[in-house]
Amino acid sequence: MKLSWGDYISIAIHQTDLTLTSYIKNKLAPFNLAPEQNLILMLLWERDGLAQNDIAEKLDKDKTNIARMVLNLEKKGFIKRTISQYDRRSLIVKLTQEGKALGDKIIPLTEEFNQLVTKGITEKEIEELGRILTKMRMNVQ
Amino acid sequence: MKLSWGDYISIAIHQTDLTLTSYIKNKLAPFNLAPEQNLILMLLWERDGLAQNDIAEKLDKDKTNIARMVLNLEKKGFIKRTISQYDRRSLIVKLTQEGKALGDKIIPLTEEFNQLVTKGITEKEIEELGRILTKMRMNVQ
DNA sequence: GCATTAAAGTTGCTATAACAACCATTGTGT
DNA sequence: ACACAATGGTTGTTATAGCAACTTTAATGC
Repeated sequence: MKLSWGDYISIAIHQTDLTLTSYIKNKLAPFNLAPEQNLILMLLWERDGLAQNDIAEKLDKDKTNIARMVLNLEKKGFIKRTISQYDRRSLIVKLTQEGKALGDKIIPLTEEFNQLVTKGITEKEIEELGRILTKMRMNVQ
Repeated sequence: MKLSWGDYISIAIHQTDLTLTSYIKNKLAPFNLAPEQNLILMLLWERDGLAQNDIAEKLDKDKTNIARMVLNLEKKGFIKRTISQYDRRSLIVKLTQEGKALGDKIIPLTEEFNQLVTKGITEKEIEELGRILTKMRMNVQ
């Protein structure tokens, strides 16, 4: 059976991701923050002082991207990088005062976003969704 | 209640999309084809002779991206652009012989991919997933 | 302890993705 | 018919995303 364009679930996932990312991008723009930069800060707001490499692993991204995003965050004054005293290859990423303060504004905003996205969808459905998405990732790894 | 990093369903969707896209990217690489370029060709294999603008609407993407992707597809020899005889602003995108032939190789490959992604997931779950993803898109539009 | 590997970052490249500003062409209103 | 608005594409800019190749530093093997 030949599938037509709309039958691929991966395409639906892709399009949904684009729509959601585009929305949050606009919400974050006034704070001079891009979506992926925000993900990095979210990690740091939970636990400050991660190495670039830690961030790359947690976000499951190439280290080159992390390096460039962190560089941008440093240019914007939200974080500061210092060489680790335990391993001089490693760069430790720490929030500045400005970066810490930003969290108080951004975290409520992301929770509002989450509320909006999941409006009319039950807890159970969200859990189910998460379970299926995880299974799909496992399937291709 | 403060949400922690893993609690955002939008992040799970984003990461899943990245994983799936990365997988199919590698599968398509031997054919000199990038994932989004493939989406455009999939549209054309279903219905040849679309205008760039039609493609942008169907893929729900900015017209600038489509212009550049189509330009790349033309450089690769898979499509040819001609000015519409009905509207001289409009560019009609048509498959070349090479582009048509490519479909015979790529379509089975994408169906295999779809099989792999949905392995161990029921038809009903996929439908449910599609329904929820659509709802999420509606929620932010 | 010295050569070989491995690991952490950086630089360069290609491919999305979307916005702003722009050009050419077409449609509309009066 | 002519001014103005709308539409289809292009160019420029910023931000992901990942691969290859490279530098620096650390760990490992004998």
